[in-house]
Amino acid sequence: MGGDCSLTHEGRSGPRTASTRHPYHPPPIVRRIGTPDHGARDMSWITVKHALAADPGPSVTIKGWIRTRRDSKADGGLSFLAVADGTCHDAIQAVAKNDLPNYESEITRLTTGCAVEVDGTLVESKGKGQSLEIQATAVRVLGWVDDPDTYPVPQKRHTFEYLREQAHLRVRTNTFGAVARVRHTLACATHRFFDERDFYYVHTPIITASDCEGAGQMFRVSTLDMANCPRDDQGRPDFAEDFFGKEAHLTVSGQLNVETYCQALSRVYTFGPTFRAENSNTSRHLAEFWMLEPEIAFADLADDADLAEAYIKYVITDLLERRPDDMDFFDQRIEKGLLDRLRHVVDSPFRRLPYTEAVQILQEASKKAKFEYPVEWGSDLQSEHERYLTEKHFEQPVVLINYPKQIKAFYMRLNDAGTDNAPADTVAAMDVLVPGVGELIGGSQREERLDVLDARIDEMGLHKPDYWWYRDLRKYGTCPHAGFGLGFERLIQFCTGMQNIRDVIPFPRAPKQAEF
RNA sequence: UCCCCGAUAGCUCAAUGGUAGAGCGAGCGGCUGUUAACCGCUAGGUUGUAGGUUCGAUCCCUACUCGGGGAGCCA
Repeated sequence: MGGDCSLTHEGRSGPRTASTRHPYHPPPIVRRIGTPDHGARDMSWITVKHALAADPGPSVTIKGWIRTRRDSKADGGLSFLAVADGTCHDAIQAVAKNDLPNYESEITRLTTGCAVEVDGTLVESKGKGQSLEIQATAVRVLGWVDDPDTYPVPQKRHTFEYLREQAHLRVRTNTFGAVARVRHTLACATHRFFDERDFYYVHTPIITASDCEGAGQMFRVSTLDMANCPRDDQGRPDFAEDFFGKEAHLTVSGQLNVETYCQALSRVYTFGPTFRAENSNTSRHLAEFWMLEPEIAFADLADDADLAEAYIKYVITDLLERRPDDMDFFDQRIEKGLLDRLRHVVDSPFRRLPYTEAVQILQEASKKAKFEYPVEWGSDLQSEHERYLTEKHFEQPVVLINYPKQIKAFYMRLNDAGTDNAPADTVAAMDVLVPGVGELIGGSQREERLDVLDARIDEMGLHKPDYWWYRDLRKYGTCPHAGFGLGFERLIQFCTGMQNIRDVIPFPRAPKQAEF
């Protein structure tokens, strides 16, 4: 069982100290959701985020869900309602007095999870724990919780394992709300980073019929009637009868497609869902995950590593600036020291070293560290080896480059013989390893020489005609280029300290898991 | 897929080969400008499923299902 718990609804509410916690100031337009009409109907409605950042004085309406209700007999009776709308980490405290017409009938019956609208005045709080609160002039209940005794996410600590079974409600907890906001912020930062550097965002296909995307079990996409499937001469399913007239699958990578755009737009990236039908049961794998894949023309492996490092540092910096409330929460409740760790990542250069040197370091280390598996040049590094390098030996992100060609994909560029004094052929591949997560990025310089590419395709027993359009790129104005793939959920894990990848995606898909 | 561990109240766990307890949550009451509050009372469980051993199984055995940790695959 996981030891980490999530406190569903902490009673604490109120704004952080603005000077230290809110260096990022959101724009002041807050009332309208989409249309001017909406704003016209409800001009005083503001989000909790903006209410907490406002000065005392104005009359406002806030709408959200009750996190906690606390009652007091003071002043003849009053209730404290912590109301959250998810726009920021904290709830705002609404104070409802017994002179409200529905005080006895409704307000004192509110429970965690009820949806409410509160009209009132923003005032400085008389109590400790928050500087600002709403003195309510009206509380309207929009939605009750049918039976508080069976409400799945009441005000108490829950394990992440339990909340995974309540995925439709877990985002109401402070942990999963924070994850959702961080995920959004990282996604926005991703687009901003690339846009600022003249990259174009390419929507590569989700469905692919190429069957040449390389490693990984794929999910089949078919409209054939499985109970009454057309057969070919061999008695196998006849995909000529299928929707696409050939076997089709969900993509395992947008790389091959995005390379085509790279060879015209120079700097491109794809960012979208990716599917692997592997029977993987780990805290770092999903059957459906989001992958970021930039591709740069006129670039080599060093450029690729530069890009990866700049990207990671950019999005972390942006995250720390824009989401100090949630990041403080992760630092305090999920991983102690998270903020220091992330600042260290931003402030120090990633350690780059050739695979061949890494093997030497690991072989030396294996005299003391007790590895389960031996380290030898030519075989892929085990998780324990990667973890040792990034968590123990260097204690920072590590970029390993120039791997033996036999353990890497066909499209990776063959290095000159003798690179890094390696005992055999290497390719210009790179893995970015980070503490806690392991492999965050896998990338390479691509093989731009057709004859070398063809030799690799043959060598690996692949069917050359399947790659006709990919090979065309090498026939018509080929150029050096490189790119990488980054697991977006692993990035979120790295930035939040969340230990299980199933807790950083809204609705995780994994073997035997697709309930929601 | 492999190795290890687990499944008992809404949640987290405890327990004896003779049909089960606590904490939290929930409900009610008390106290309080409250804050993961405190005090009292109440409700709530065919002990994951299917078999087997036994006079008798929550406990012992087998299979299955699901969950967790690690490994492989990778991002």
